[in-house]
Amino acid sequence: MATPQTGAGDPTRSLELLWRDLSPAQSKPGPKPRLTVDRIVEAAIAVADREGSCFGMRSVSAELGVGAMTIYRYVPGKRELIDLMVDRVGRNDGDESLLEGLDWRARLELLAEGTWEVYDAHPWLLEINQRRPVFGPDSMAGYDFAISAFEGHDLPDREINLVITSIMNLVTGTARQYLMRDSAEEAPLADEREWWAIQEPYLKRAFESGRFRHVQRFSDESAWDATAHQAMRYALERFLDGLAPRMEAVRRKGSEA
Amino acid sequence: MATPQTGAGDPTRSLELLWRDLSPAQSKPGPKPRLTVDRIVEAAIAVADREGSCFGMRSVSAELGVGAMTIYRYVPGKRELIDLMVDRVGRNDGDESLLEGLDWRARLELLAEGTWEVYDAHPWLLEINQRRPVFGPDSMAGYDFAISAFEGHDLPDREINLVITSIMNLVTGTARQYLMRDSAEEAPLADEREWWAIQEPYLKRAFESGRFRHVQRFSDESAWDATAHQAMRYALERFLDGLAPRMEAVRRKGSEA
DNA sequence: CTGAATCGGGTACGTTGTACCCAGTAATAG
DNA sequence: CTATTACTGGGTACAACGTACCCGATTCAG
Repeated sequence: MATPQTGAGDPTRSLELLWRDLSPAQSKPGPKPRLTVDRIVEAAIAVADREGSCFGMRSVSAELGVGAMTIYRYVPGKRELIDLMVDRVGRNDGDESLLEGLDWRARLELLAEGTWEVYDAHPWLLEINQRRPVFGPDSMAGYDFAISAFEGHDLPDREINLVITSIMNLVTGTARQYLMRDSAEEAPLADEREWWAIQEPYLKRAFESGRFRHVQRFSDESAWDATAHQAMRYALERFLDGLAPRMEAVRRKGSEA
Repeated sequence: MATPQTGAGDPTRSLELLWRDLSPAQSKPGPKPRLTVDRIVEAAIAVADREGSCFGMRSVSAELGVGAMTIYRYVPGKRELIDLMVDRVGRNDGDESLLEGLDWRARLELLAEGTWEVYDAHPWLLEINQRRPVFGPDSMAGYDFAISAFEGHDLPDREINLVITSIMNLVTGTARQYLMRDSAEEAPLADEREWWAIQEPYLKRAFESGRFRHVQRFSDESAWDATAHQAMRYALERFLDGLAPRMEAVRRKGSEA
């Protein structure tokens, strides 16, 4: 397991756990379990928030105060645990009625901002390589919520999916570029300013070679001072500008939004 | 080193190697080096193309037919090697004159398609977590190329950067979702159809609960049959649609493109 | 030739995920 | 009650990883 991944383990095991029956278990022989899958997932999320995506299974065990191998009684392996974590952080207890008064554009902006906030709270999510989408209850609810933003418009289902995917990718892409944090195991990284100070002598020499005339023209420092969130908003706004005429064209008669 | 990263090692060492002086070395005591940094980087890329992003340093050594530790004479560590690989695969020997007859939109589409092709050829790139952008000669040339697409327009420098970043993130985001491949170390993954067949019973039961009414409405299979490339193109086209009025507004007088 | 610097290779260490074994516990059957 | 049985938590151990370190061989300057 070199790189943390979702959808890389045994999908059946992951799905079984994601959609597991939560009704109280009937009585069985043997000691009562000390842990639950939920507690493990939440502990793992807490550890990942602290240590980054390369959290270790031993850290999760330690967080729960149990032996290293104990959590394997509840979860088949790290990959499946990550599947559970990813679904869990996507949980949104927000009220769907929040969308009521909003038009499609405000709704999609809300969707993007919500996703952004999740990444901001759990930057390790950005380092996870999703092989195949594993749908659990929470991510399914998020997807359902996203589709509901298109109510009152007759955009074809296929295009609705394309729009949702586009927005997600746009948010994820921007977040990945800006939001990755130091993980505990690594030496702390230089901050933005320090980083450019390190590169500067090399870039300066490169510019002097004359090979990069267009970049060279960007002398003004303000060309680079966009924040992460501004970059995301810019991409989103242009995308929605481009979507607008199509949405207007399919607005259902009698719908004011 | 749990997850492969760029910009996580010692940046000075990476930069030193990226911008290293290629003039023939003066004579030194000791045996002639059997390898070069370039050969190592190319071997590492070949291995990663084959084995995925979780390639091992030992595989790179084996590819070159040398001992496991030998490459450490040339490269300080894996993280710095990845910095070199990332810069290298971005190399583009395409002629800048290709842009001559094209308008801004065609140029940006070309930029996106070019990036897409790189990901298609080297999917391990998508699994690399870039902490900070490490600029080398090749990525700098790509950036220079990107800026050149805005010639003939007076878009503010800051917005040019936002547009380039947006397009890159959009392409990367979509590619990440679709283009990740099986790596050698993992069991081969189910293909698309097989994957949904695995999830189907769980999703079916979920729909029966009535919690996901909007998703449920998407009964038609054609809602999901967009290919990876189509998804990228859709996001790109909407973004460019939204950018168009701004580009027209700043078109320089006397420029036909 | 001598001394010094550099090369390649082998050994070994710490960390990772996790397979496996064993002792202890609690519900059930008689 | 006791015996059986299923299940628990914990400890040990292994393979793979990146890489620190050492040593003998090699080739330069003087």
